[in-house]
Amino acid sequence: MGRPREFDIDEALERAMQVFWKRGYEGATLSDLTGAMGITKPSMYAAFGNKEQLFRRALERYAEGPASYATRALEEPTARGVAEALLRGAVRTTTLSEGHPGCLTVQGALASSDGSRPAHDLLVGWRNDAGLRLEERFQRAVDEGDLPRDADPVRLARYIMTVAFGIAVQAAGGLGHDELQEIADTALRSWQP
Amino acid sequence: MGRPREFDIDEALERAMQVFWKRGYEGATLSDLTGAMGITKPSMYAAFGNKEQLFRRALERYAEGPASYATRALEEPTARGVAEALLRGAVRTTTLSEGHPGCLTVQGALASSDGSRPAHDLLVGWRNDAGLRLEERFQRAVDEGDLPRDADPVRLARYIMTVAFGIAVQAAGGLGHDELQEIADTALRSWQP
DNA sequence: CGACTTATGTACCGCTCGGAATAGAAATCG
DNA sequence: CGATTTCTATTCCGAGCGGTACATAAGTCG
Repeated sequence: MGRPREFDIDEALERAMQVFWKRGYEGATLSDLTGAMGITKPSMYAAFGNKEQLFRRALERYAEGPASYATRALEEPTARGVAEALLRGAVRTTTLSEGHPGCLTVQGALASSDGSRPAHDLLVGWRNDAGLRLEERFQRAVDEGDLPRDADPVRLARYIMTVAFGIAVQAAGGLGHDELQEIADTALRSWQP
Repeated sequence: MGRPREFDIDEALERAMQVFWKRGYEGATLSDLTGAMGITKPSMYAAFGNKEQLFRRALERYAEGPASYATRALEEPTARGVAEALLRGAVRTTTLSEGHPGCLTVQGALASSDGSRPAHDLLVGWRNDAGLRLEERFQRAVDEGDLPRDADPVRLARYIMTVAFGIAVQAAGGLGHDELQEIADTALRSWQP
């Protein structure tokens, strides 16, 4: 009971995610955020707690939305297919919008002041988790005989993640979809586990 | 003439560079900077103009110091050697200090507010220039017969730069020198222009 | 020496930051 | 209806931001 919320919390979170994506954690001010969300600061505060928690929620939404390709890629039947899907997804997502090229998990808080340390650590953890899931998937591929017995799943996973992160930086620098896809193809061309 | 400067301007710039390297442009406050430089704000202002110009100078110093490997790598006799030297340099420089892992040109201002747009654009330009120089070097390798006639210098250069940027992100995420070198080796193992 | 020039330290500027107190509005309860 | 609960809007907070005025100190000139 009580007065019903006048804004759509999902829609507001989507807008907040876009702002964090474009500006990074530190670069996104509460004014930027609430302005894009179409609500006032007290409404944001009541609904999400504070800026850090809002960022956490926005990252969750990012993971389930634009970055969901990372999870889906793991379901490809072969390790080669996983790598292809992952890089293809990175290329697509980092060039989804001209307003915020790049990847939220990379440019959200790569270097920052001590005050943004929680956000920084959150993203480091997210990227590491993604890398670990890929390592496990490649290990499974070795176990299944999909990858050669002497292949190193950790090394391969780190390499693919590195290319994906590099693609995010290149996207932030202005490279377009086709140019990035060419890079991904080049990285995969040399796929010889 | 006039009262002589009481601090070493080179030493102060070195310290400022370290702070920008660790915090990024937005994350580095004037207090952080002048504190590390061992001078007061008016002294900084008199010597460098403002924060943005200080950053510009710090970037120049970075290019001539920690990032000079990028220029030296171009002098390697073969394209393969250039790529190796570039990635090896990226690994070394991004793990030089535990205080500021990563690369200043990547994490200095990847995403930021409008106020940091100049710094952002400066870094985008720097990264693009580095990429262009590598493209030219690879083109020369094609002309010289070092690379096959049908090799694509632009594609190769973008790929190597992407791996280097990815290494910077991985370094910022905590990976150490040896792990990063393993990634670089994996990227080079697949060097088949 | 004194005039001049430049660097320094203190103290301060307007502004914006993330956040919160408070009062009123809109719903559900009895 | 009135009491209660929850959201909204206005207003404000202390702190820190990048940047600066000003007086003073430390040198080089004539």
